[in-house]
Amino acid sequence: MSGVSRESSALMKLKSKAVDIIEEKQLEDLLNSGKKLRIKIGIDPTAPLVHIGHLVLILKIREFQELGHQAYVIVGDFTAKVGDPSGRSSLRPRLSDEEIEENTKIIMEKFLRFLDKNRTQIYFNSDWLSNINLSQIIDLSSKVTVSQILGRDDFRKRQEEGKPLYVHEFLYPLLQAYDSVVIKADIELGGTDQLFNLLLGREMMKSFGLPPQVCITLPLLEGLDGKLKMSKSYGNYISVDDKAEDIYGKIMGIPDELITKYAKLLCNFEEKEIEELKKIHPFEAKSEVALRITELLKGKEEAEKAHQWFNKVIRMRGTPDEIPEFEVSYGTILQKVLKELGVVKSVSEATRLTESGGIYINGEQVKEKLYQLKKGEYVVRVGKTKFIKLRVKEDS
RNA sequence: GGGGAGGUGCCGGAGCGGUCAAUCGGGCCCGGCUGUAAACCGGGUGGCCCCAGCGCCUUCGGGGGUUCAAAUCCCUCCCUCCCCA
Repeated sequence: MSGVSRESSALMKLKSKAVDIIEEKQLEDLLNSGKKLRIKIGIDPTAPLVHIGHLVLILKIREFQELGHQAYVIVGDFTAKVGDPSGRSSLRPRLSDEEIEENTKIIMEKFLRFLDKNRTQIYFNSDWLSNINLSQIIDLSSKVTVSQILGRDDFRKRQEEGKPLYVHEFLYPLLQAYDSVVIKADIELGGTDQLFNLLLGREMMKSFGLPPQVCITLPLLEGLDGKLKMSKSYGNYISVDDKAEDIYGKIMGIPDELITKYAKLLCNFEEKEIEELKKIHPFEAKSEVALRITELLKGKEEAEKAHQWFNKVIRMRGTPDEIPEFEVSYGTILQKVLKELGVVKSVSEATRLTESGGIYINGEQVKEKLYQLKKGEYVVRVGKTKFIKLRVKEDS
């Protein structure tokens, strides 16, 4: 295989999954230049969470790293400190330095599970943003119009919904753009919702006399509900730290239509494989994808276990192999025990569960609102997935 | 500066003196069914009580007040949105 064709297949791979590439020709030239490229990606340190929506980006960065390029992770600590009412919420968490540092540490640990440590550099944008002065800010602001910024989806939405929109928020995209100037990014990656911000970075670099960055956007992954983008605030995410069973199970719960998207974005399925996936039974297809993604996050062994667990417990309504065991005294009320063990939040909840038939002892539905435990050993099932084993002894 | 509309449970959004622990939708949970934790259908969704009662306690931005009784009326403070200047 010649050098040229290898190059182009690399380009093909990098281009795959991307929604926008601005400019494609420029990307090609950069890749052909033989230069070690600076790949920028921004992260938000407000919560120590990495979910599989992020993973789409992370995997793309890794592809660049595999070609020898360098990842520049920019931690948006400056905005986190000032408070950013982003998205739907108008709540502005102001994090302390310690919290940000802690969150960043946790986030990066998760990122580095998938990235090449030696080709990853971390920067905090407060390093340069906290010393910026007013004339620089005004200078930056003069590069964009209000309607450009209002064109951003989340801003416009809030405007339309009559939700507060603060002036300082208009600055954030500018600051993010300025980050690109500082680190002299060659390429910036982001979700499709970031396109505007990425392009602003491009413009900003030009006006600072730098070669503009290439902007690459990747699709946003829909969350478990199948509609909204995966995010913490919607609670529709799969964390990379979820238990293998939960990862597997959550994927089994996504709407069928989403299977191919997950397969493509997270398992790197090619067109051909996607077609195959469409042909087989949705349940089989989903199992396959669930297994792959669980494997990606937790390794083969864990994934295999999760697969078996799902079939046994969810599908067959069986009992899992490992159940936590507890010892209680004779005559205790089951519902109270469940509350004490933290299986349910309140006794009322346990009562409701009992009424709706969601509590079982050794496979028998519990009917009594206050069930007295007798001597012996019991497997208690609460709802679909919670199991505990109780050893009831004679009270002294 | 002027005028108007609002702040209700996880979210959206009713209620506007008792019948309100608060309609409804979403989410979530349980059950049924199944091909799955999909879809669909049914139920539930503040807490407490081994007297489960038409029981008790804590909720409708914060504080105070009127009343036998307030999410609902009054006062005050805080917050948001819209229009005009």
